[in-house]
Amino acid sequence: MLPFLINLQLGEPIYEQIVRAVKKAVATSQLQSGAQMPSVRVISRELGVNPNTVQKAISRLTDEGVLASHPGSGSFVADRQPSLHSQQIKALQPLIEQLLVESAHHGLSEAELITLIQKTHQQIHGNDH
Amino acid sequence: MLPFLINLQLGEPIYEQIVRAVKKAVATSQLQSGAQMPSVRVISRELGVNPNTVQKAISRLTDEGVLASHPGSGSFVADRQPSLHSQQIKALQPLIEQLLVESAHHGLSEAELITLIQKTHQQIHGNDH
DNA sequence: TCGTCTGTATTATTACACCTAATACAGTTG
DNA sequence: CAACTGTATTAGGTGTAATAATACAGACGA
Repeated sequence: MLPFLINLQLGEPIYEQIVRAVKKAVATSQLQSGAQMPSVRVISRELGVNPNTVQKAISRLTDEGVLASHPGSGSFVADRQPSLHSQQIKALQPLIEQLLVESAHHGLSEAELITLIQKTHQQIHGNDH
Repeated sequence: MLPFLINLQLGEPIYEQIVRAVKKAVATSQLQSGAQMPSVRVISRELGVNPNTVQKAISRLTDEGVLASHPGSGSFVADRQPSLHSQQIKALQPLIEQLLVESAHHGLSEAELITLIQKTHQQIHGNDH
């Protein structure tokens, strides 16, 4: 049993789906700092996917600072590194803009969108917050 | 001069960048319902891009109901078709979830994220709202 | 009616990303 | 030492993105 939830689907690169699944698990504390990740080969076997594909995902996650890899011993969830405020904004801006455009295209008001975001936030983090 | 803003960049399919640029122009009323789009060949020439690439973007936009194409006369911005509420949610849910995960990864609180969204909303729509 | 515009379709070619496969190597651990 | 770990390399197969060169039918103004 993998320590993160994932349902592989067509239409999106597998390694990107793994990256998002791990990020989500970290964001929701299903994976906590210091926790050891299953090995590349184990994840590969569990998902029925080539080890190189998993390796690519792990590589991305270490590049982004989500994981820290130690050859010989394994990969671990890294401590959260608080980024500077300006960097936070730059990283999220394109995503926010896209969400606003799509939201407007579907006829949602800003208030409706925010309500939807708050509901989704609760769903993801569970009711224990 | 094209009726929508676009800065072609590497790393993302050109036709997807065109799709987003047109959607954004429609969302911000820079392109209004009934307005005629420049022809495929004109857009192609202005962007220095192959006509087939532009055609692919136009095709996506008509499929999504943003544009309505009339062979012989041109492509026009379609009337906004209010979708059902449940469909709105389904379409936006993955985007919202991704934004929340990325936001958490950068250490932003839910309140900070919503403030950032509101600021971005004002920037996009200008101060005349 | 004719020429020119419109969207659309087709075929071919090049380039690149994704994925799989099969190894290989060095470091860590029991 | 044996078995695990992350990592690197090479190869092949597949699909998409983008360009290029045409072609055709419908709309429209002169």
